Amino acid sequence: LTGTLAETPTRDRIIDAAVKLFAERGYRRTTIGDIEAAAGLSPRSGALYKHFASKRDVLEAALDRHIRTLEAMTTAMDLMPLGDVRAEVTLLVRWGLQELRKQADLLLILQREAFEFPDLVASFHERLAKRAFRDAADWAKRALAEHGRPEADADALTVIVLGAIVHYQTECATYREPPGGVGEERFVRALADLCVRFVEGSNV
Amino acid sequence: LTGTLAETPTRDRIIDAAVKLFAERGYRRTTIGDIEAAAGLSPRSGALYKHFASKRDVLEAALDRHIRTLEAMTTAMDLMPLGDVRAEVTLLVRWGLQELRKQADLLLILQREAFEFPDLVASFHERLAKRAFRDAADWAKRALAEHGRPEADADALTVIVLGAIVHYQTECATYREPPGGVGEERFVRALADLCVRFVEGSNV
Amino acid sequence: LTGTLAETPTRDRIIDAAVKLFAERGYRRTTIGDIEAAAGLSPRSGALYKHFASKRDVLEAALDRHIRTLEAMTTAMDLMPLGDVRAEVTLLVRWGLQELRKQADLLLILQREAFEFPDLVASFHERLAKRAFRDAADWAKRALAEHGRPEADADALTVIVLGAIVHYQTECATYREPPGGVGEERFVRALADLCVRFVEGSNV
Amino acid sequence: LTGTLAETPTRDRIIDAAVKLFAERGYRRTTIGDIEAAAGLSPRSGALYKHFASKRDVLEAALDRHIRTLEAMTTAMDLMPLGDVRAEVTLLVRWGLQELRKQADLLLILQREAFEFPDLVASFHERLAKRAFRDAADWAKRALAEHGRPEADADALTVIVLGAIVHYQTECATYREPPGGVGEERFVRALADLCVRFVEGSNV
DNA sequence: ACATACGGGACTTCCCGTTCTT
DNA sequence: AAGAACGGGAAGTCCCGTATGT
Repeated sequence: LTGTLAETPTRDRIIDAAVKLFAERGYRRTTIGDIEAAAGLSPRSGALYKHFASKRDVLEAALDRHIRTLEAMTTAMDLMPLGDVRAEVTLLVRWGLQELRKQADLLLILQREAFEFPDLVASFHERLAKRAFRDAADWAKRALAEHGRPEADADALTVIVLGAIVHYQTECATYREPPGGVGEERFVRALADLCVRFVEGSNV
Repeated sequence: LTGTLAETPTRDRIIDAAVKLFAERGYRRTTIGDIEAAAGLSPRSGALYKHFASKRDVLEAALDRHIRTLEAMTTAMDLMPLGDVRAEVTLLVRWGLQELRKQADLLLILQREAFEFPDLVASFHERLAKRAFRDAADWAKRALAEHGRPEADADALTVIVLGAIVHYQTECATYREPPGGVGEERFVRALADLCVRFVEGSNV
Repeated sequence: LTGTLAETPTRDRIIDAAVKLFAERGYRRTTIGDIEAAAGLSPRSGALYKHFASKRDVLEAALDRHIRTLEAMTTAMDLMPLGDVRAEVTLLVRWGLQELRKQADLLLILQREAFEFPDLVASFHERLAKRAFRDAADWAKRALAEHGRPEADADALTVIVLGAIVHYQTECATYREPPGGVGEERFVRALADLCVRFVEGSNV
Repeated sequence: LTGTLAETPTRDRIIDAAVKLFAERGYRRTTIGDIEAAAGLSPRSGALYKHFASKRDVLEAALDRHIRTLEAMTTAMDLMPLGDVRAEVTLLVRWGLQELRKQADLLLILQREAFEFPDLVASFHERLAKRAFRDAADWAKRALAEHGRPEADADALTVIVLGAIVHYQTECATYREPPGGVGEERFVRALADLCVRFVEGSNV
């Protein structure tokens, strides 16, 4: 009686629902019943426990699935170099914003529950955030060297640029409007300008 | 028998305790009893309700007191201009990081509980964050104009710089280590470099 | 994993704990939390309310269970007659003291809370105390008639003898020592002497 | 403006009110406000604290005043001997019932709060109850010796008779009706009969 | 997979003892 | 002496995580 197209398995529907709700309301305020309802199960029936041992287990599974997906993913770095600083920075920023937007739910959860699940957060940070930073810093180092500015502090500059990107996206997600009324296009262009002028000097 | 130095009133002790605990554990995980105990009252006695109508009321009072304090404060802008872009940026960044550090507890709470108390967060954002952004953007506009770059997007640049600062501080607070191993000195210098090169061109 | 011997149901554990504590400290001084803790539940968790509607409800259930048990019980009267006044009085007194001792907790509670729960106490008195009095008075009437003393006030004598027994036990329970240093054996013998001499005259 | 007849001092009015209320409702259920109101003070004003340090202090003062009064009192023993056992027993029982009735409030309180104020109760018991027992037992010993029954257990008989008296009064006070429907006259006569027959044999 | 039962945590309310101010 | 303020204890309720029976 089930169609030929496999329906999403209950387990995955539960994870999807949980991530959405955790992001919306926080881990504590989301009840098992909420998750069950959102996953199409009968609320407060305990049906979730057929698939997960506990509430925490749902969160762990969500993170695990997410990390697995990300690790299998192509990053912007794989597309470099483009031979032009402005193009490369623009790509980097756009790709970064887009990634952050796609991962917004998980990132929000991790950020908020950092103190409740320090181990989960630390592991995530270790496996993904640091890798992203390394990739970006490597690219920066190369770009600066190519433009005769090897003495510049590539790591610090990466921290600045990535921080600006992450914060921009966070603000958009939190307040549902771009900070300072600066839309994404202006943000990307300004960031590119800043980087280009830094590596290339006044002769832009 | 009470000394000449007035003891901290219970109401304030409660607010202090609550802010500390909300920041540490989150709003939901902090119980009235925890707050009472930390404020020197008897836990689970309900004594807190002699001073506040509800748990939420405590948070509102904390924000209110905080905002009042901040509004009465001198900002870095009051010390401008210093006549030198590097000096000014350095002052701005240092002062910003310091302020963020002092307000870390409240900011952490606001960020985490943004969805539970949207009105509180919005009001805070309205009354403080936007003002800070305006001040910084005004300064940027003036600085860019003075250096013959009035066409630059001052607002967008401000968003970038402030975002980088806020994010840097957030990361330090969350993971208890500077992002990318970049200490504060390097961070400040790199940000100053970036700004100076942007406004002054390559002849630094 | 649960053994073959059924554990005492929570409801009964609560009643047992409550009776013990009510007797020890009184109804008011015993908190729901105390009862929960003594019944193996988590104190102040409210778990008791899964089994009883209120604190008073626990007391009522205890009385109810107790009365039910007592009503199903064989009394000393069922063993009469023994054909000898001394033997019968001795049996009666011994059995009475023993019963009172077994019911000490409930009786102490009833006595102390008489004014707070007049209806409970009255119902208990009606269903048990009066019945016991009637049984004893009937026996006395018969014994007196058999010994040619039908004119004696059997009811009044029963009030005296039962009163002495009840009070003796009460004192023992309250002060944890027999009144006047008179141990149980001496008490029983003296009471038997008194009764025997009364019904049989000086020719004892 | 105060009349020539000294009004009862507030302190005494408080004690009277407290004893009455403690007996009616028990110590815990009687609030300071209740006592103040009953003493003609404004309830919950704290005016009681002008006269007593605490609630417990009121009870102690009541006991103290009571004991002082009793110790100054003539007892039935001071009227002995009457030269006739029946007369003496009747006097003893009547006087005992009357005393118990006058002291009913205090005795009720002591009995109920025995476990909460063990020291107070013990001290009362020591100073009054034991003395009464000694007096009665001494009288019994003498009466038995005079009637040629020195071998009888005077202490045990005293425990029985006094116990019957105390219990009779307690029942009357608790249920507001004489136990077994036996009025005071019948009770006194039966107790006298019992005693007379015991000391004098069948030739009554 | 559902419905229900059980147990725990925590908020809030009520009430009361005590103190301070007037 | 009165009134208000403060602090503490505890009842009762709500909600939720989890186990169990069906």
